[in-house]
Amino acid sequence: MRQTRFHAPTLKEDPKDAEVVSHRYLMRGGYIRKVAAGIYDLLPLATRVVRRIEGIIREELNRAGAQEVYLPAVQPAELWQESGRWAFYGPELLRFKDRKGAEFCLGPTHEEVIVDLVRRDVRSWRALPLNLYQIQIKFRDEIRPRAGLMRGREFIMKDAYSFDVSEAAALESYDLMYRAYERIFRRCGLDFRAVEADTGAIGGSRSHEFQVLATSGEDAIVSCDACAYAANVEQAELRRSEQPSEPDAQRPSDESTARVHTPGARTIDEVSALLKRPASSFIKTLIIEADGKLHAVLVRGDHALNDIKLKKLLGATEVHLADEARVQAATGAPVGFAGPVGRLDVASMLADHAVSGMVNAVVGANESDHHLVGVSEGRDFKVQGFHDLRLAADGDACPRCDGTLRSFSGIEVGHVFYLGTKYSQAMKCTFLDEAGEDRPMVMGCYGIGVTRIMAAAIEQNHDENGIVWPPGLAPFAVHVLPLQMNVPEVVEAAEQLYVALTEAGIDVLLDDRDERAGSKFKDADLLGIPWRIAIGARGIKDGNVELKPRRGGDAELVPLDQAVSMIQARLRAALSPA
RNA sequence: CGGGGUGUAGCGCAGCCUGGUAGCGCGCCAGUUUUGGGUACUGGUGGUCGGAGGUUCAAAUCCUCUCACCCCGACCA
Repeated sequence: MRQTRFHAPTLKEDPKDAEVVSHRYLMRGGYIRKVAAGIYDLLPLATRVVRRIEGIIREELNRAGAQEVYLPAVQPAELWQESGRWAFYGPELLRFKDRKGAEFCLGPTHEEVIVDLVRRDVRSWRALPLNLYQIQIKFRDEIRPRAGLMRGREFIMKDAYSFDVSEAAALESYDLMYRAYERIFRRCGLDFRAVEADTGAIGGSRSHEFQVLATSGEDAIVSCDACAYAANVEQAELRRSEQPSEPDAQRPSDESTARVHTPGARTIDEVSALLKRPASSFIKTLIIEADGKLHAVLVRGDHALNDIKLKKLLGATEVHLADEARVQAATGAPVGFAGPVGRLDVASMLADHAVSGMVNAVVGANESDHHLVGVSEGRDFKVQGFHDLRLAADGDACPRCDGTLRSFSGIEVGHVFYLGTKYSQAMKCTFLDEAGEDRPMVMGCYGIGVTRIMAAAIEQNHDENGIVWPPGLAPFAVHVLPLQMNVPEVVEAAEQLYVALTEAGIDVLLDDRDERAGSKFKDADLLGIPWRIAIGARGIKDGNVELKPRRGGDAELVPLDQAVSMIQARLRAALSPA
């Protein structure tokens, strides 16, 4: 491709609304342009990267026995009503009517459509297992799209669905996909971790997320430093500690309760500073509204509530902190002074394991500007039960071994779910088994965020000058820079090299623009093509060109006539399976 | 939805407080110059100042409403 003919409008300055690295470089490099919040054009460069990601996904999924299809973007409401998700899904499901007034939605995911497809024509156990996938634009009307391609409303996703005769067979399909995912992300050149995860709105009972490790990641994950355990913090189990917490071990456990004045101090940090007691000696009393009912939930002051665990425990569909008015009504005090001692107008009071046996703790007094000290669990208040309710944190004990959990932030680029019969039962997707009995198929579903991989790869592979593409994803393999367009020998050598590389089947971008060397170098760094061949007036006099990897490393002078074979060798080495 | 912020040329910004000719840098076009890390200079193109209403002799500037976008919290590939 000749750059004079190639639409890659680069920007010298950072666009103002781009904060994260991938967004900045994708905009500056002329890969993407914004159309609306969370909706982007993919220009030729980004399209090429997407094609490469898709290619890797196709190869690996086909190898694993999955078959590609295209499913509709616009889906009828009836299917969603049948699965029950028309009511369950929130406003991120974009709904609209056609001219006849029939209701539709833009597909945020395709379980309904695929189940409808499979139930129509698959009737026998002989046709199973079946695994169908598609790569398509999805739309989710996200509450807050952000960070460019990392969280758009419209995004390209690969979604696969497996259908099996039994749970055992379905778990085999699951493992097959899990292994395919490992191969896919490895070939994408990503540093990733598969972690145990919550199943969220899709539903199901077993699930792993594939997280790309990056400081800009939105997801918090923990991983054991001793064993293979890794999980999203939302999901991470916590080992119930053997001995009760000792918030203030120096003091006698029979300290009596006292009321202290804590004017204006609402947060644990504020009260902690005021009373000069560590956050771990506090019991945080959260007033939670779950499906309209209020509950008091106690966690230790230095811990955070895991609302997903709470949601599961309560069997609630919607859980959030109660608003100011309801807190006032339930505790008789403004937000920030709730406590477990005395009258609390709530349906139940639950606590995290770590609260069990706490002595001499600090709690809210259910009275404006006051807290209680010297409060002991069991003596001064009782809860309905202790449960695993808090978020895992760095330094917690691993639930599987004696190791310690370490926290990382990650970007979720893939997710595999074991679904069971949730959808097949609701939508009557059944088959006749060998005994002639009608049974629901056992399903799994498997997503990969294609455009998100592009962003995540940049988050993980860049420097201060631009993108450094992993070789598997690069839009071109080689960038040829003739440095002086007015020196015929230079132009001639570049053209010759361009033709030779192209004929060798290598994707090459030739910077034939009439620009100064400096501009070409800057743009080349920004675009991030793995190999750069600079052709200058000095070197070409001796028949040499300069070969340089974008990812660090020194430039080397190589004879023009050997450049193609050297590049071929380098590319082979870079793309061969590690 | 709650909190914070921004809309002025393709991009990045100043001007607004204190109303009176719409500016700067980059890019783009023409030319001279330069030629291995965004060369220097000359000339030029380009703007209903997000939109609507109002106040005023006069509005980018003051007032009201509205839309869009960004950032921080509750959702997800």
